[in-house]
Amino acid sequence: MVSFSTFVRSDGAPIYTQIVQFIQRGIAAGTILSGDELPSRRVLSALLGVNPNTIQKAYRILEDEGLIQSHSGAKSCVSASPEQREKIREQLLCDDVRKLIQALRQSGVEKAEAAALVERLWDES
Amino acid sequence: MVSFSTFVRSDGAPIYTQIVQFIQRGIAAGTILSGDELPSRRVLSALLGVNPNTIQKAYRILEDEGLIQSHSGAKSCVSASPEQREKIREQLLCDDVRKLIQALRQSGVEKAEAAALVERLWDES
DNA sequence: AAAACTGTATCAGTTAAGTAATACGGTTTG
DNA sequence: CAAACCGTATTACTTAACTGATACAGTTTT
Repeated sequence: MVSFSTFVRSDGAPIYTQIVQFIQRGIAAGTILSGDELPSRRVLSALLGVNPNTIQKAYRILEDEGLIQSHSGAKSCVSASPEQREKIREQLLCDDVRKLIQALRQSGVEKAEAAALVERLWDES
Repeated sequence: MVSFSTFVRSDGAPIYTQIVQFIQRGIAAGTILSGDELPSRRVLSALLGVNPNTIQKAYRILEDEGLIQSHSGAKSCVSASPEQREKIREQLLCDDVRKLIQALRQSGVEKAEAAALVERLWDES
C-alpha cells in the first residue's frame, strides 16, 4: 500500500497536482513500486481532507500517463515499467533543474556559485 | 530605461508574476539599477501583448515591496536600496534553490548527484 | 494652453480550482 | 447471497485568478 504519511501540502499549487507529483517522484525514487496498491479515492480524500473528486482528478492524470491502473470495483495499483520509471525520473529531474538554472541565470548567478549554493543549502532542509 | 528585450514568457505561471520576478531578478543581478525608468503600463502591455491591468498588477506588487516608485502622471522608476538589493537577491536565490532541493529529495536524488546535475545542465541552456 | 503622455480606479467576462451531493455498477469479503 | 467496499460519472455551486475595456485626473512636452 502506497503511504501518504510523508505527503505535505505546500505552496499555492493545486492539490491534485501535488498528489500527481508525489506519486511520480515516489516512482522515480523507487519508494513506490509497480504493483503497490493505492489508497481508494474515498480513503485518501478523508485522509487529506479534500473532496473525492480532487483525488479522482489526480488518479485520472496518472492513469492517462500509464503510471497506475484502475479497474472498476477494485483498488487501483501502480503499474510503471522500469523503462517508464527511468524515463519519468530523467524528465522530472531535468525539468526541475532547468527551471532553477533559468531562474539563477536571470539573477546573475554563475555556474560555480549555483552548484555551491545547492550543496550549502542541501543540509539545511 | 529598463529593457524587456530579454523577457520570455514561459510556463503556466501568471504573467504578472513573471514580470515581478523579471524585475526582482534584474535588481538582484545588478542589471536593473535604482533610478532606472520603467516602461509605462500602456507601452509595456502593448510590447508584451497583454492587458494594461496585468502590468498594473505587477507594478503594484513591486511598489508594495518598495522596489519601485510611482507618481500619478509621471513615469515609474526603480528605487531599490543596496540593502534591499542584497536582501532580495539572497531571498530569491534561497527560495529557488530550496524549491529544487525539496523536489530532488522526493525523487531520491543525493546531494552529490544534484550538484553534478546542475553543473552538467548549466551549459545546455 | 493644448496635446500627448502618465498613473489610477472601476466594472465585466472567462477560465480554473475546489467543494459538495448523489447515483450507478463492479469487486471483495464475510 | 449480502454487506461493504471499490471506481466512475454527473451536476451544481463558490471562489479566486486572469484578462479585458473604459473612464478619469495628474504630469510632461511642445
